[in-house]
Amino acid sequence: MVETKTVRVRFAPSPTGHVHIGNIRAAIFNWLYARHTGGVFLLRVEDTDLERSTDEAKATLREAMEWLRLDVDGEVMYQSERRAAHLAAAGELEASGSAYALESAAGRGTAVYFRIPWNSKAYEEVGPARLEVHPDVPLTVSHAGVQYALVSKKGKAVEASGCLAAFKGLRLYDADDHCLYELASPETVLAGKADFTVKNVVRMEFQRRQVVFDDLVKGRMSKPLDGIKDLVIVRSNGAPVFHLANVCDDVVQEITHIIRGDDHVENTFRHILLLDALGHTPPAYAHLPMIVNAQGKPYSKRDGDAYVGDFRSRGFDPDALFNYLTLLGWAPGDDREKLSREELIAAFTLQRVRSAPSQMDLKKLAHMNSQYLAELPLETFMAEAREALAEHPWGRDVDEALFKSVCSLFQSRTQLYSDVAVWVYFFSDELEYDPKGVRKFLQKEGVQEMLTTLRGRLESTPFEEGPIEAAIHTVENENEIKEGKLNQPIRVAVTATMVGAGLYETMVLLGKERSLARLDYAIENLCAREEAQGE
RNA sequence: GCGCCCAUCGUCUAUCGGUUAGGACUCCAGGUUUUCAUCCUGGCAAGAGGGGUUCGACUCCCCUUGGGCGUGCCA
Repeated sequence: MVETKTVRVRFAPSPTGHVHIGNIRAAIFNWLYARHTGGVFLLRVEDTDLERSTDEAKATLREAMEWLRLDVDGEVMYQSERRAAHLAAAGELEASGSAYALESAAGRGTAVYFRIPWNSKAYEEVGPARLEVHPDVPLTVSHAGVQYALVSKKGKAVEASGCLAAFKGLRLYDADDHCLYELASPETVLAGKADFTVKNVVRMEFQRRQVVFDDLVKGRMSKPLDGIKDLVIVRSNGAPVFHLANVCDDVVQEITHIIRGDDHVENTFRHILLLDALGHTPPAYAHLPMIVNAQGKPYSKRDGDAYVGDFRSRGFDPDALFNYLTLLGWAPGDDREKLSREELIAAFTLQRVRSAPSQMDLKKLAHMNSQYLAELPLETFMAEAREALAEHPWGRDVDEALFKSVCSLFQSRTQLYSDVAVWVYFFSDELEYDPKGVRKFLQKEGVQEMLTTLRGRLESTPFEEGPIEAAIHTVENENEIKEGKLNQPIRVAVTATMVGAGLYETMVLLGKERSLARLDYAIENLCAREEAQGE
């Protein structure tokens, strides 16, 4: 019987005042994984010395999570409060020789660097490697790494550098194939007792090694060590750097699975080494594909829909957005798309996450949104619609009974909450008539007369659907036109638009007084055919 | 430049060597409807290119092309 550790995952955003859509997707996947495995979903606010990490920014973060119903387990960790622990870890590394202080060439002071370890369980031998080096640039070997210049296609020198550990068995050759330097054992160099600057090097040879890890979504990942440099873990101003803080906090929170965006892949190679040097076993990693915009580019503020708040204010339902976001880079494997929270939790696995970036399709999101809105309890729909309505001056102080009736009439035909803008004709008399509708339906031969007749009849008609319909049909029959033909002209007259719910119901809701007043207005001011200009 | 990764309809995706390559959104046509929406029916639409491996490749390998990410004393 294998005992499996409880899954512990975390969402570790830095609060900036906005919650990026790619970020919240990472939160969602972490949450789903925790709920699927019966694990723990933690929140760690990475608010280290950023002017942007204001209380307001933190509140925005929590609101976004609450809105999407991403409930957090346990205490929230604030990274800014962990500074002492981070610095202690740096001290520990320095004491064990895994880190060193280095003066900045730019005069910024002394920073602490993590030294990519000479040996690690995460290393894998690749084999002998050789690099062409530009002879005009002196090559230096020191405990802080190797600095050299490669030769570009055009023969120019291209500055490069790597950690010392990358160059196991390093040998430097000149143009005459003489070996100018050999790094037999690294001890003296590592101790900082021997630095070398070698001139006229044309070729370097060494045993290439690489860092490897198995990503739960991307599979086996590897990166040559010569592409990795020692990294700053404590700035010259004394502030711990992201890499250190992030790694230390993951250890303290006992994170078992790190599920984050693809943009962190390169960091992972280094974090694994940091963890190793700190004496900890790295957790499992899963890197999620990036979400890109309609142009296939990464989302930025300029795209408009980059933040969770944008979707909320544009009238999307949180469950619809949640559902849609799960489908970006993941699919249950069958043809289901609209899935409840429970279904998502049951179906979610990291194995089914894809690793290619995916584009947002706002139309598909909107379609899904309309499905969610249609299924909402009327009370819920009303509450959200009321907020959206309040965005408009005419929507702030509406008649309750009328509002409820309009909601039940329109819920099934609302795609976004912001669509409530079209309800204006129920709540205001300041209407903008659709010019096309006026031209097409009101300014037609005989319409003015028929509407006048109808208006007279309606005066004495009980204002209910049946009688209204009957009255309209009577006028249509008297004028020998098809039943229903008069509906659109009436609709334009009383609602100023060409589309909407059923006309009779609409008129009932508007009431007799209002309906008749609008018919009067239309008959007097809109039906007159305007003289054709030009043509 | 170098390194890491990715590649199925316009978009999101299914397929884990043998399928008429399926579904969804969009779009188009038709039906239902007093208009619109919903709903129903049907349609358009895909394995980037080139080499291998194999009896057989969208699926495995290599190259090319394209794209993303990284290459900070940002996170």
